[in-house]
Amino acid sequence: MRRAEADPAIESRRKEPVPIETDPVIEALVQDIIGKVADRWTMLILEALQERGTLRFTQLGKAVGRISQKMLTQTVRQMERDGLVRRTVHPVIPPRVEYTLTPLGESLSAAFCGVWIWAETHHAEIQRARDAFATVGKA
Amino acid sequence: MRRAEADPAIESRRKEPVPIETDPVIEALVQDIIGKVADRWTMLILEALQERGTLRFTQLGKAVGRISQKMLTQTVRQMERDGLVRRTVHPVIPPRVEYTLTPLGESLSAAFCGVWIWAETHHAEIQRARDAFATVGKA
DNA sequence: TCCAACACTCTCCTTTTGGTGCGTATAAAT
DNA sequence: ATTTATACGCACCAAAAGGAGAGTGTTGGA
Repeated sequence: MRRAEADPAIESRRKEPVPIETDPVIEALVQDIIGKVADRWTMLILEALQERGTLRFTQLGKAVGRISQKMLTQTVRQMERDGLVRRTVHPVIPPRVEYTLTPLGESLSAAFCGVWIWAETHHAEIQRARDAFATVGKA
Repeated sequence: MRRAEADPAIESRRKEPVPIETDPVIEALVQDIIGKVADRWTMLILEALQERGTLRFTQLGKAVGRISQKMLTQTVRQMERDGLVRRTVHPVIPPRVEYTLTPLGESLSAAFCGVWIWAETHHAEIQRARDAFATVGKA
């Protein structure tokens, strides 16, 4: 994926002491967000839009890969609700709908970028761990 | 969660040009990893173990929150397979099993830390987006 | 003698996720 | 007159995720 530098706002907060932050309401909301956002399709769509800017429905589907129309609409709508993407409908025929990341979406994408890079960096290590586990299991 | 500074290895790779990296095998593996790792329970367990170091089965369950035994064992086993946690069985009665992050697990946790902070930082913004969406929807 | 403790496993059940295929609107192109 | 293109919504179905609760093995304590 296209690289995004670590968000300075996030980097500075990494260094701060952990806030008390045990407000259960906030905690629940954060967990809810993580639950929605740490979703396969969300991550893939995020990546596709960050890489290629603005995309129409069908293009987005192709960019993501193996995704059904249903999942695409569903996920993209949820992302719109959460303010991650902007959906622009051009009232023409045939319909033309364009999707772009909002600044909020871009910032999330930057935050996830670290995870993608982690996966790219460590996939061999994981493969080795799996092989080792399988070997021990059989032995 | 406890803060981890951005992994320098990841930060340096952010600045590199995007590798060609269209090897479909690697791509598939990376996507598989993302699929497994970007899972609600995995993230929560990762967080719990990073925060509190070593935990026994039941303690880990409590630290995570609302998780069934089934999901806990299942997820933790997958994480062991992937080399993210080390599982130490003490052959005593009653049984005593301890879970700790491996260095690989720690590095993933650091990568995810950015996403947690993102969620903590932007949850209000998301809430606003949701409210706005709901209002427009009704209008 | 019997229960408690721990870390599970197993079975059964419900919920969620995701796929497939069909329908729709309508202007332009054939 | 018919087809094509686009971005869906909807109904139906299969598969996977996940929860609840019971069972297990062993030993030390009441």
